[in-house]
Amino acid sequence: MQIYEELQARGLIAQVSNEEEVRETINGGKATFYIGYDCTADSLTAGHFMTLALMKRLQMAGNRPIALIGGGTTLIGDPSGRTDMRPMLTRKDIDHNAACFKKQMERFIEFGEGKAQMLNNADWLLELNYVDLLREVGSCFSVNNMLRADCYKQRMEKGLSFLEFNYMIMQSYDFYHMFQHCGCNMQCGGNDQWSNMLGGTELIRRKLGKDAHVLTITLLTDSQGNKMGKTAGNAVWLDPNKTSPFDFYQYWRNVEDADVIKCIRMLTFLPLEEVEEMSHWEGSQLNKAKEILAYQLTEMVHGEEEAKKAQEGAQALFSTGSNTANMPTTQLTEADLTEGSITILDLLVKAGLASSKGEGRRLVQQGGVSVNEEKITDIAATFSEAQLKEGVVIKKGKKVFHKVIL
RNA sequence: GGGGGAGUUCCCGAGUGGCCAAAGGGGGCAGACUGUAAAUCUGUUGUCGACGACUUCAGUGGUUCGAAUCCACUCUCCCCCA
Repeated sequence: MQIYEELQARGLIAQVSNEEEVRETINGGKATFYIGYDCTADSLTAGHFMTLALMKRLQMAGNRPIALIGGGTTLIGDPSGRTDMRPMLTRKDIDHNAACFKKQMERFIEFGEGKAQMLNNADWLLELNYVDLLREVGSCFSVNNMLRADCYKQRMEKGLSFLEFNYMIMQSYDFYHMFQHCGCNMQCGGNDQWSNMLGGTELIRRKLGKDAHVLTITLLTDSQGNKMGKTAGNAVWLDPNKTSPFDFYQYWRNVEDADVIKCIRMLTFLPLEEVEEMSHWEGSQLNKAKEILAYQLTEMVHGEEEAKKAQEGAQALFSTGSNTANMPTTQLTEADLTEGSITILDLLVKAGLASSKGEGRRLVQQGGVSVNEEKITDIAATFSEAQLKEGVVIKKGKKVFHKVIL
């Protein structure tokens, strides 16, 4: 099975600009493709992971990836999929974020001579002159068409600033630029980028009379239609300091039954035959599939060692009780104690398990907190210095474990 | 530039002088049931020294015994006309 067919079989391909040509190009390893990443935060997310995996798959099939850091486009802000305006980021923030992205990407993709390359569109976008740009590419865009694009339609009600409206033009310019200077003949990305990406092919066609290609991948959504890779509106980060490997593992370990196989198929590199087999699993057997999913992804993102730790930690906790080895831990200091002890409420807040004492109080009152396997029922419970020196394991709800040590 | 409308707690959205820490829904969290799943049911969801106190309804300043609610100015957004 060739790469195009594999991507298809995995359910990854959402849309392509020209199926025949795209298939031939990537199957033949003739694509130099780019995927753009706007650096709106200081870490990549589980959502980005999918496109990184795509990059890897295409690279393994002999194609040349370009990871494009959006140092320039982030200054504009992509309105796609947003109902409100993005907060404006400063140059400094963006540079910082770009540096973080670079580090994370290097874990997945090999960069270097003849391998993948990394570019930053700040390098060419920031030099542009307004009037020159308008004359050069502005004439190639039809406002009428742009307004028809999905990504803007959503914003017609809530308002769309001229700044954001130009995002598509910047992105198109990237493609145009790299087509000319880097031999880039294809752009990949999430399906929400479809209209932005087509802008680029359109520009290339008009300016150069040549064809470039676009391939988008299906956005990973759960059975309810929500984007995956988020918990309570917060992204699942690839940075271990923002989302610990344990939490990352747990996120995937806890996906719904209905979504496991889809996730394995789309996100992991397991052979399709194996996935096919798993798709027959039912009921609680799916728990095994969830473990596989969680392990595979954690391994790719955080490495084998961390993945094992996360898995063992989780198994130990959920089956036999407390194996505290790889648990998220909070280190207290003497200053956190009052008269040699600390109350349960303070402890919960310090450990980040409750955002306020009020919340902690509720948790305890509703029977959601255990310490060292013992349910806490008294909101006035305290823990002594000696206990803390031993280390205590707090369990919040059924799945959240946290160790606190002095 | 002219006219009209809106800004409420995580989100949507009620509330138009005291009965408002603010209806309802969503989401979150917890409990029951389970398979670390889903669905369902229940509780909970501003902060704290907690049957009380304190801080919130875009911002600032007023009126009032008392303001999310009234007045003035400011900021932001939307709609219509140009």
